[in-house]
Amino acid sequence: MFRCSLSGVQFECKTVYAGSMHETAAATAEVDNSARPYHHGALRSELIAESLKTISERGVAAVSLRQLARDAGVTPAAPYHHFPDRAALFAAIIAEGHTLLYKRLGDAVSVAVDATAALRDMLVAYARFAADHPAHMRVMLRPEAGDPARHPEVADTRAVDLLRATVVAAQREGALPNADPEPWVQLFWSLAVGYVTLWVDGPVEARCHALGTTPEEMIERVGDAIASLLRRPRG
Amino acid sequence: MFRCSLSGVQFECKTVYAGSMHETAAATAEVDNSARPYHHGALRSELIAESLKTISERGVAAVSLRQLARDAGVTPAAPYHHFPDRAALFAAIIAEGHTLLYKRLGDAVSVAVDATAALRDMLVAYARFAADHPAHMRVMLRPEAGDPARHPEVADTRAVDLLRATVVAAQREGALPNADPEPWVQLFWSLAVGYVTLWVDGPVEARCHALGTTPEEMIERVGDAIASLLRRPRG
DNA sequence: TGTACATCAGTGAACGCGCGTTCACTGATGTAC
DNA sequence: TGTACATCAGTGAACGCGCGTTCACTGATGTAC
Repeated sequence: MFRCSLSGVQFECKTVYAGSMHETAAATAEVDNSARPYHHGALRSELIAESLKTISERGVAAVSLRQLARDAGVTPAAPYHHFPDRAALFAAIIAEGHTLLYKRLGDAVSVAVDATAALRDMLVAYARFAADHPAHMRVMLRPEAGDPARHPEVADTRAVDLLRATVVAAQREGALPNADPEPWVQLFWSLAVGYVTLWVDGPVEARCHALGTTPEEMIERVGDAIASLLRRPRG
Repeated sequence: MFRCSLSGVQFECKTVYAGSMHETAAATAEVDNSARPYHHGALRSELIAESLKTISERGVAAVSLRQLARDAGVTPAAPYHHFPDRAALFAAIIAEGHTLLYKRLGDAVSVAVDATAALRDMLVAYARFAADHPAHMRVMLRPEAGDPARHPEVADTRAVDLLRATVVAAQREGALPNADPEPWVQLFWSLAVGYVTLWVDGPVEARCHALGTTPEEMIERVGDAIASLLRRPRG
C-alpha cells in the first residue's frame, strides 16, 4: 500500500512494484491498478516523511533509499530524481529542522519578560522541539549525515545568533557579567544540546521516571535552576 | 601487515590471509611465514584497539567485524571467539570508557579546593577525557551501539553519582540553593555532554577557531562562567 | 484551441560490494594424573 | 617427568542479505507557437 497525493486529494493505491503480473482475483477485485498513476505526485515530500518515521522508530542508521522507495511504492531508482544521494536527503531534513527550531526559539524569545526569562525559555523550547521532532533532532546531532562542505544549509547559524543576541541582552540587564558573551553562548548551547542528546537517545527518560518526574518537567526545573543563578541578588 | 604480541614481545608479521599460495619471492624473503603463530595471542585487545582507531578516523558506523579481522590479520570468524556479536564489542568499549572517565572525574574532584571548583573542574575534565579518548566518547554517546538490557555494564552510574555528591557538597557550601539536587545534576551533566557532542562531532572546533581560541580553552572559560555564577556574592 | 516537442519523473534490471554470522574443521595449549 | 585428553582460538569456505548507484528506457506533463 502506498499513499499518493494528486491535486491535493489523498488516496491510497496498492503497490504492484516487484509484484507478479498474475495477481490473485481478490487483489484485482480490490483495486483497479490502472488507476495507479505513473507519476507519484509528491515523492520528494513522501520520502522525507518516510525517513522521519524510520528515524523515530529505528534510528538514522536504519534509513536506506531502497527501503524508502519501497515504502513509497516506487522503484529503487526513483528517489534519485529528487536527491542526488543519501546524504542529500539528510541535508534536506537538517535544513528543515533548523527552520523549525529557529521558529520555536524565536517564539520563546518574543514572549519572554526579560533576557533571563528568554534564556530559560529558549532552553525549554529547544527541548520541546526535540520532543516534537525527534527525527529531525537525531539527524541534526549527527554531522556525519550532512557534510557542510557539500550542503551549506546544514550549517545554519540563525539559532545560535539569536542565542548570542539574548546573551548580550542579559548582559545589558546585569543578569550576566559584561565580559565576552561567547562562553555564555557556548554554555547555553551546550546545555540544550546535552539535554536533548541525553533525552532522544539516552538515559534521561529512564532517569526521570525513576525520580518520579518526566523529561518535560525536568527541563523546566533545569531552566529554573540556571535562571535562579542569573536572578540571584548581587551584593 | 599485522602486529601480534606474544610473551610481551611485539613483532610484526605479513598477513597471508586471503593471499595466494604463490607468493612473490620478495614477500617470501621478507618474512618467514612459518614463524606466524596459529594463535594471535592478544586478539581481543587488538580488536578493541583497531576499533578505536577506526572510530576516531571514520566514525562508529565504519566499524565492521570483518574489517577489524582483516586489520588484525585473522579470518572473519576469529573475532567471534571474543565477542558474541558486534554490539558486544561496543559494549566493551563503553565499559572501558566509563572507567577511564570516572578516573578523570575522581582526580579532578580530589584536588579541587571546594565544591564549586570541583564542579567546574569536572566539566573541564569531562571535555579533556573526550579530547583524549574521542572514540570511546563517540560510542558512549550512541546508545544504539550498546543495549543496556543485554550489556548492563554500559549503564554505569559512577560518574553521575560522583556528580550528585559534588552538587550536594556545593549546596552545603551555600554555592547552590538547598533544594532538590537533581536538576543541578542534570544541568551539569547536560552541559558536559553537550559540549563534547558539539566538539567531537560538531561545530565547536571550527567555531573556536573562528573566535581565535581553541576548544580546550573554551571549555575552561565556560567552566569559569558557570563558577562565577556560583561564587556570585549573595545579597 | 491544437499540436509538436522538450522535459520531467517514473520503470525494471543489473552492477559490485561488504556485511554479519555460521559451520565443520584443526592446530595449539594447558591440566590432571 | 610424561602423557592423555579437554578446551581454547584459530581456519577457510560459505550463506543470504540489503545496500547505493547506474543505465537505457518510457509514460506523462507542460509549454511555445
